Amino acid sequence: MEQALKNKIQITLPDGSARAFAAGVTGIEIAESIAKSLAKAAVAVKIDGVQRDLSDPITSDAALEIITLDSEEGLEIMRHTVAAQLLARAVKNLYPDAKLAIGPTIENGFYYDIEFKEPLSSEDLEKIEKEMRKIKETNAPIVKSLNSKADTIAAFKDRAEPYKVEIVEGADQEDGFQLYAQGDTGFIDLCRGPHLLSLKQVGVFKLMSLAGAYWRGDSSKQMLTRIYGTAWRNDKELKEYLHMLEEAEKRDHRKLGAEMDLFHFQVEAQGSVFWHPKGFTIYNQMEGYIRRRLNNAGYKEIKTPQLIDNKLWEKSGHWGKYRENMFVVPDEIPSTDDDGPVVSDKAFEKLMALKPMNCPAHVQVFNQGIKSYRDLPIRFAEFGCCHRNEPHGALHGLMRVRQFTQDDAHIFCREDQITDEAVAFCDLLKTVYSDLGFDDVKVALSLRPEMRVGSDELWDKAEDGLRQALLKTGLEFTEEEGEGAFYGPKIDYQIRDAIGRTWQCGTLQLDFNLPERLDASYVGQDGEKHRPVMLHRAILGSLERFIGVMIESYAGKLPLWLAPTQVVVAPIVSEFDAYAQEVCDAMKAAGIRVETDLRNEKINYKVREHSHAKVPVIIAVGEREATDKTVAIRRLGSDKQSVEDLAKAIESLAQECKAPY
RNA sequence: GCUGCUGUAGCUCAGUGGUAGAGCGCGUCAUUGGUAAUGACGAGGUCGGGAGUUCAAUUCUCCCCAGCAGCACCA
Repeated sequence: MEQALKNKIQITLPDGSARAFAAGVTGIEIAESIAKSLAKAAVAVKIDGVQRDLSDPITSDAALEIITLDSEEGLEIMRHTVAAQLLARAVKNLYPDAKLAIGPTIENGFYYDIEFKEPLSSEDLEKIEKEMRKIKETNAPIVKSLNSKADTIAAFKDRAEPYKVEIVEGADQEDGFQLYAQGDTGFIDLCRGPHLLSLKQVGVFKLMSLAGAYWRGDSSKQMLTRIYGTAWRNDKELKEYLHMLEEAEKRDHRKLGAEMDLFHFQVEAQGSVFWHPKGFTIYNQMEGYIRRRLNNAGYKEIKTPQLIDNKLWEKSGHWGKYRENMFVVPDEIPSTDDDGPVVSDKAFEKLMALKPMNCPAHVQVFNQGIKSYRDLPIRFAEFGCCHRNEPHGALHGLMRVRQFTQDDAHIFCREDQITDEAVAFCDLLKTVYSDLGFDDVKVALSLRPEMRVGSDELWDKAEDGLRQALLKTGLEFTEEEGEGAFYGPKIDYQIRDAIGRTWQCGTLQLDFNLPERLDASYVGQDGEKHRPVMLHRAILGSLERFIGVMIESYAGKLPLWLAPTQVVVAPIVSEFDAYAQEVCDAMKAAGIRVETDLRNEKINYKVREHSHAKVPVIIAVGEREATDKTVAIRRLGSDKQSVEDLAKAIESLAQECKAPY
C-alpha cells in the first residue's frame, strides 16, 4: 500500500483538476490520457511553470500545462526546433566543416550563427532550405539525452564544434547537459530545449537572409554568419507575414521621403539631411508645435554655440568619455598655400568641437549671474543642433544621422522639486505623444548601476522621485535594476507605431554629475551655496528621427496639420483656372497650405498624381462650382466627393488644418 | 567600425568581352476632359571611381567610395 502511494504522483492541470499518475509519467502520456487530439497538437509541457520536453519523465507532484502549437509559446518552440534541428542539420549535411554557434528564436522567426569556411551566397540559402525540406520529410523523431559536462565536451570536441565546447565549458552546471539527436542520424545539438517530439510537427518555414554577427555579441570577437529564417503553422500565416514585411517596406521613410520630395542625402554630407521645401514644412510644423508646448509649460528657449573649445568638453567630461563621437576642428585659419599643409602642427594645440550635446552649454547659461533657490526650477529649452560622429554602418536615413536637432531642455531644480518636475514632464510627454497619434507608450525606469556618482541618499530620493512621478501620471512602467547612467537614474519612453514597432524617443535623465563638474550652484534659503539637480529631457528625441517615425507610422499620410501641401485646387477645364486661383487665394489667406494645379491634364490624372503625393484634400472645380461658388472636396483614401459652399469649406478646412496646439 | 550583398537615364529595373535598352518621369505639339494614367513625337547615360588583364572592358580581376541588410554602437 505504501509502496503504491509512493509511486503515484498528483498532476494538477490548469483548470484546477488533479489526476494521479505513476511516477515517471511523461507529458505526452498525460496528454494522450486527456485526449488524442491534444496529444497531437502538443509540442511541449510546462511543469510548475517551466518549459520541458513532452518526453521528460515527471517524478513528483506538479502543476502541468500542455503547450500546443496554437499558442505563441508553442509556435516559438516549433521555430526553435526548425533552427536547432532542421537548419543546423541541413548546414552540417552540406557543409561538414561549418561550426555551429547558437540558434535562438526571435520575434517572427529564428536565426543560427555559424562559422563557414567560405562566405555564403543567397543561392546557398536556397540550397540549405531545400536540404531542410528533405530532412523534414524524414519525419525523424527527436530524442533527448542528458549528459555530464565531460561527456558533452568530449562529444563536441569529437565533432570539432569549438563554439559548443566553449558554451559548455562556460556553463556553471556539471551535469544535465541536454543533447538532442534525430533518431540515429548521428546529428546532435546542444540545447536547453524543449523541442518537438518529431520533425513531423514542423510547419512551414523559409530562410530569409544572411548577415554577419559577432560571436557572443562582442565586436572584438570572431564574426560569424547569421542565417535568418521564419516559421509558421501553415502557408496562410507565412503569407500574411511576408505581406506584412512588404507593407513595412512600402512605408520605409527613405523611400517615401524621395517619392514625396521631402529630403535627400548625398555623399558630400554623409549622414546629414538636405531638407526639401515640403520636408522642411513638416519639420517647421513639428518644431513650432513643440515650441508652443514648451513655452506653455514654463520653459525658456535659448540658443547656444555650435563650436565650443575643447577646454569646456574636458571639464564636462565629454572629452574623456565621448570624444570618439565628436567632430573636432583646429582653431586656426587654414593656409591658402596649395602645396603646404592646410593647418600647422600648432593648430592642434587649440581645438574646438562641434557640440554632440547641449547640456554643458546650458549649464554655462545657468551659471551666468547668481541664482537663488527662489529662481528654481529653471527650465532651458533649445532646438539644439548636435553633431555626432557615428560609425558609418550605423547611419540609417533620418533615423540615425550625424547632424540632428533635439527638442532638448534642461531643468535645474532643488532635490525637493524632482518629483513635481518629473510629473510635469510625464504629463507633457503624454499630451504630446497623444497629439501626434501615439497612445501606446512603454516606460522603463532605470535604477542605480554599480559604478555611480552621488550618495545613496541622493539616489534613494531621486529614484523614488521618478517612481512617484510615474505612479502619479498613471503611466505603466517597468523598473530596470542597474540600467541607470552613472550620473543618475532615468526614465526611457518608447512609442509603438501603427504597425507595432517600438521606437525610443523620449527620455528623462537625472544628473548629479554635470552640475558638480561645471560648478553650477544656487544660494539656498540658508544663504549657503547648493548644487542644483539637473534633468535632461527630450520628448521627440531628435526632430529628424521623429519625423522618420511619423512618416513610417502614417505610411506618408500625415495628419492634415503636418501635411506639406494640405489642399490642391484643380480646375476640370482651363476655362475655370481663374476660379481655381480665386479658391486657392482665399484658402491661402485663411492660413491653409494650398496649391493650384492648372496643368493641361485631365482631372483623373491630377487626382491620381496628388493622391500618390499624399495630398490630404483635393478640390476640383468646374462649371457647376464656379457658377454656384462651391467646391467639390475629395479626401485622400476616399473616392467620395462632397460639394460644399466655398466660404463654409474654407472655414472648416482652416480649422482642421491647424496644429493641435 | 565588422560581415555579406548591391551600384546601368531623374525613378524602377532589363542587358552584353565588340561604343546600351524598357516603363514611368521630363520637353514639344495636339487634345478642354467631372474624380487614380489622353495621344504622338523628342531629349536624356564616360554603365559609382581608379588600376589591371585584353586588339577591345559597362561586362573579367584587384583596390577605393557609396548604398542596403545584419552585428556592434545609439537620439
